[in-house]
Amino acid sequence: MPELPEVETIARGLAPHLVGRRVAAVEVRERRLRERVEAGFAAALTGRCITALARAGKTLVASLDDGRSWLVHLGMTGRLTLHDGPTAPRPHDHVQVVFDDGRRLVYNDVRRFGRLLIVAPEALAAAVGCGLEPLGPEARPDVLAGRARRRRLSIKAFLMDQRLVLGIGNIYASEILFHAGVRPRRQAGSLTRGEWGRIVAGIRAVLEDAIACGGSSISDYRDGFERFGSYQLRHRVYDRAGDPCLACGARIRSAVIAGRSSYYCPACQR
DNA sequence: CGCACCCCCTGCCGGC
DNA sequence: TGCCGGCAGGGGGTGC
Repeated sequence: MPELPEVETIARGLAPHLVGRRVAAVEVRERRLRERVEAGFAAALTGRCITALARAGKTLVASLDDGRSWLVHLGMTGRLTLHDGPTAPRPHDHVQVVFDDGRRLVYNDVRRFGRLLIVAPEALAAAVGCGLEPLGPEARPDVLAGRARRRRLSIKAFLMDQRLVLGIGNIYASEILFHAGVRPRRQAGSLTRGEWGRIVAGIRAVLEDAIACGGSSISDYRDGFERFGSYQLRHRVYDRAGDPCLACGARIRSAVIAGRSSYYCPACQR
């Protein structure tokens, strides 16, 4: 579910409410997430003050006043919701963090593919991943082309590989490649300078537009206050197989690439 | 090296 | 109406 725009939306929305708050209590109702929530998780978080809340790739990073970080990866169906006061537990509410102002942050995850962990400063980079931030200053055509040199993997798999680029998942990879006019199956190492320029422009345009829309709410995604995003209304190709291309009218095609459903316009993308 | 295929887990949707 | 297979935004492992 949540790719960079969704996680960014959650971080921006929750930060003003959580930064400066101290954790009064932590309740773990279900430890069996993608990895087991560690026995020391609640103790490590309890009593800590949150000094910053940001996004790194698809991971939410809450900085703590002891120098460590609380990481939340939402997997496919994870949700973080801030409630003003006590609430009756809902199905799949796995962890609840109570703050000193009485508000509660609830982690809900139907499929339990998410992760919650506390990491020391030296372990933060490895936990988040070594790909480059697609909206950061290092996301330039020459840098991406360098990482793709002599690589034969598809450009779509390249964009989605978190060791290469952070934050881009299955929805935005298709949308970015449509914006760039590049077919998803093209080998990453074969792209021209001009194509890399269009891909970098597509990354910025699509991700920034999606952030401005509060992300894409396909089925599960909501922000930290259970609000819907609206970028799903602006998808040009994702989940539109058989529908007319909004630019040229050709029928959008779907194909499985590196195991994931992919969507593209056979006329606009080459 | 790249990818097909398996797993993790639950829910929903379409076809029969 | 009900059951069943397929598929879903994530990632990780194996083996060809």
